[in-house]
Amino acid sequence: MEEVINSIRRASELVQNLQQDLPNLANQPETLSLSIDQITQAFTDAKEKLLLISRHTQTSESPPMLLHETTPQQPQMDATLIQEWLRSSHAVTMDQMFQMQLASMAGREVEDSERTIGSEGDQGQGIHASSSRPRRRSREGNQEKKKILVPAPQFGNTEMPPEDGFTWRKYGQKEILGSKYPRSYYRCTHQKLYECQAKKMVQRLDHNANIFEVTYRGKHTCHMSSTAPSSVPPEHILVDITQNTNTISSQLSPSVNLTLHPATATAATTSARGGPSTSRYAGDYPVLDMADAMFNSGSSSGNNSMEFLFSPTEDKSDAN
DNA sequence: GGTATTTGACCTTA
DNA sequence: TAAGGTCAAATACC
Repeated sequence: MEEVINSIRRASELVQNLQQDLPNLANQPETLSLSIDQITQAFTDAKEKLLLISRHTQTSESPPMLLHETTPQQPQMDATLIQEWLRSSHAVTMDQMFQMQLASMAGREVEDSERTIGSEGDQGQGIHASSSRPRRRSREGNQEKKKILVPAPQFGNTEMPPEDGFTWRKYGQKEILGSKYPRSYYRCTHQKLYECQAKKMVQRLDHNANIFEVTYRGKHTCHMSSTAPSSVPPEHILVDITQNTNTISSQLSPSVNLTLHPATATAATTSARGGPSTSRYAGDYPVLDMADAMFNSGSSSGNNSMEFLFSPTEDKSDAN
């Protein structure tokens, strides 16, 4: 466990260094990028060590470990210590670490998901609504599907999964047999404008209401800028549906109770009512904001991530 | 008035 | 035929 703490400590030092050097690095995106890579690597190292510890402590009959859940086998004490330590001595909180870890995981795991879940090239062609209702719904296997688990916010609107960088319009909700919670159906807000066929279904897990299962289908064709989200949504936690839940949970968080900042938990659908969500963290964590902006390169605000990076910090507070 | 959400009905598929 | 997925009218919000 000491190694884990050392890794986190090292990562946090890198964050602090970066934060201090930020004014000097503002015009050096490559150097910035390198620094962020180092930070994410450091956190990833810590996470992997935590995973190892977690697996050692888990017994075969222990239930699937999910976010916000702790089992008697888990080193809860260590997790608490880490959190306390981070709170007391560093500006990086666990939820922010979580964001960064997820961000660093996303790049790798998107590819895995493409291999394991994605089917073939028929992306989003299965559904074409028309006035004459020739509804051609492609069921399982006919369309690329990505299933991920997203931790529910603990504050604010806990009914919605955290924003994923796209704007969605809800078009249906359905009670699902055998499930405690209804499933919500969303499609891309720009479906008509750009004929974007991306859709997603959101449902709480039966055994853990703190986790949303989000299934993405189809691909976004509504990109409007180079900084717009890629065709693959930012994967918070990817789930290979062929794997068991232990794998899923270990990707979520090995042994630490993590909390999401309410600002990250904006409604899944950013509509004209609330306007696009731009705020992410209410606190003063420019580096984390920056990392978030870079890794979750898909804010519905449409802001260019580099603009976000290099805009004056006082402006950023206005955005909050 | 425009846009998003809700919700019952309808359609498709296994 | 049941269940899941979608439509579209009604409603709400800005």
